[in-house]
Amino acid sequence: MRLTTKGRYAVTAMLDLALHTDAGPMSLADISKRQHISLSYLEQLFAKLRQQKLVKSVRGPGGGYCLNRDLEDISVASIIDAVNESIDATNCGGAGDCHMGEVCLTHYLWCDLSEQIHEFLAGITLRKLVERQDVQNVARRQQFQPEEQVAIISSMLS
Amino acid sequence: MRLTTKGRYAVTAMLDLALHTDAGPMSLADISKRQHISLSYLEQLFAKLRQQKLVKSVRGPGGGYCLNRDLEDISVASIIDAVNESIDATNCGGAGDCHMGEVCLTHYLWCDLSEQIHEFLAGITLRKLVERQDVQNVARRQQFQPEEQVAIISSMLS
DNA sequence: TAGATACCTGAGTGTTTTACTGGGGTATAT
DNA sequence: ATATACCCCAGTAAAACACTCAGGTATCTA
Repeated sequence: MRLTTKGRYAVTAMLDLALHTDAGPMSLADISKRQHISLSYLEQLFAKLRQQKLVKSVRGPGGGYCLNRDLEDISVASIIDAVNESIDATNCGGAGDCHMGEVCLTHYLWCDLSEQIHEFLAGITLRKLVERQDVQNVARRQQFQPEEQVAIISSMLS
Repeated sequence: MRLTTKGRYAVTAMLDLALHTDAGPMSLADISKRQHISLSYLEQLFAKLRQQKLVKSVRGPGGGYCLNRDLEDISVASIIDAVNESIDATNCGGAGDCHMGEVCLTHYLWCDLSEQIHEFLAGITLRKLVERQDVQNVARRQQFQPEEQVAIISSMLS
C-alpha cells in the first residue's frame, strides 16, 4: 500500500488551491506558508501534478499554479496516483508472481482491496471536499491565523 | 497507511493455518516451507498473533499453532492489526494534531478512508477466504508442489 | 534593461522503517 | 537423554521517506 505524507501533502495542497480558485494563480510560497509544507518539496509534488495535467503553471511575478480542470473532474485518487506510483495493495505490484512465480494464497484479496480503495478515493472529488463542512471550518481557521502567531509559536519551540 | 509484507505474510500464514485446521497443531516449519516465509520471521509474527489471542500454541514435539477462534470470528483486519500497529491512514495517527497542533485540511478525509478500509477488511473472515474458489485453487497447487521441485528450482537459480 | 519573482530540475542526504538473521533460551514428547 | 518446536531479544543491511540544496529559466515591473 502506498499512502504516505507525499500523497497526503499533494491532496492538501490541491485542496488549498481549490479553496482559492477565484484569485488567479496561486504561488507555492503561499501554499507553503498556509499548509506548512516545505517549498522545495511542494515544487517536486507540483512538477508531477503538472505532468499529469492536473494543474497548469504561470511563470514570472504574480504567477503560480491553477487547477487545470473543473473541481468535479479532479479526484483524490488521481492526485495520489500523480505523485506516488500507484495505490496497489499487492506485494507483487499486481504482476501475480508473488509465490515462486505463481500467485500467492492471498493475491486476489489484495487485488480486491486495491480496487476498493481506488474506487473510494476516485469517488471523492475536490468539489466534494470544498463543500464539506469540516474542510470549510479548517480553511476559515487557517485564513485567520496571522504570520505573527506562527512566529511566536516557532520562537517558543526553539 | 500501514499495509506491508508483514501484514500480508501474517494473513497468508493464518489462511494456511485455516486450510489445515483438521490435522491438529501445525508447526511454523511447515508453514515456512509451504508459503516460503522465513521461520524466524514467522515466529515474530505468531508471537504477536498469540498475544492477540488469535492463535494458541502447543510446545514440544508434535506441537505447533492452532487457531484460537472459529473461522468466522477471525477477520483479516484483526490479523493485520495484530502484527502491525494499526491500519490508520492519517499522518497524525488519529490524534488530530497534524497542522500546528490542530487538524489539517484533509484530516477527516483520511479518517474516512481509514474507516472504509477497516470496514472492508473486517468484513472478510478466514471462513470467507477458505471458501473462495481462487484460494482453493492456489491451495491445491501448493499441496502438489513437492520439495524436490523446489530444490530443482533453487538449484537453477544459484 | 536590471532585478525581482516564481516556476523548474536534479542531485544529495540524514533518518526511519522494513524485512529479515542469529543466537540464545524453555517446555514437552518419545 | 535427546530431539522437537515454541519463545524471545538483539542486531543489521537495504530500501524508502522526507526532505534540503544548488543551481537554473521564464516573465513581469520599474
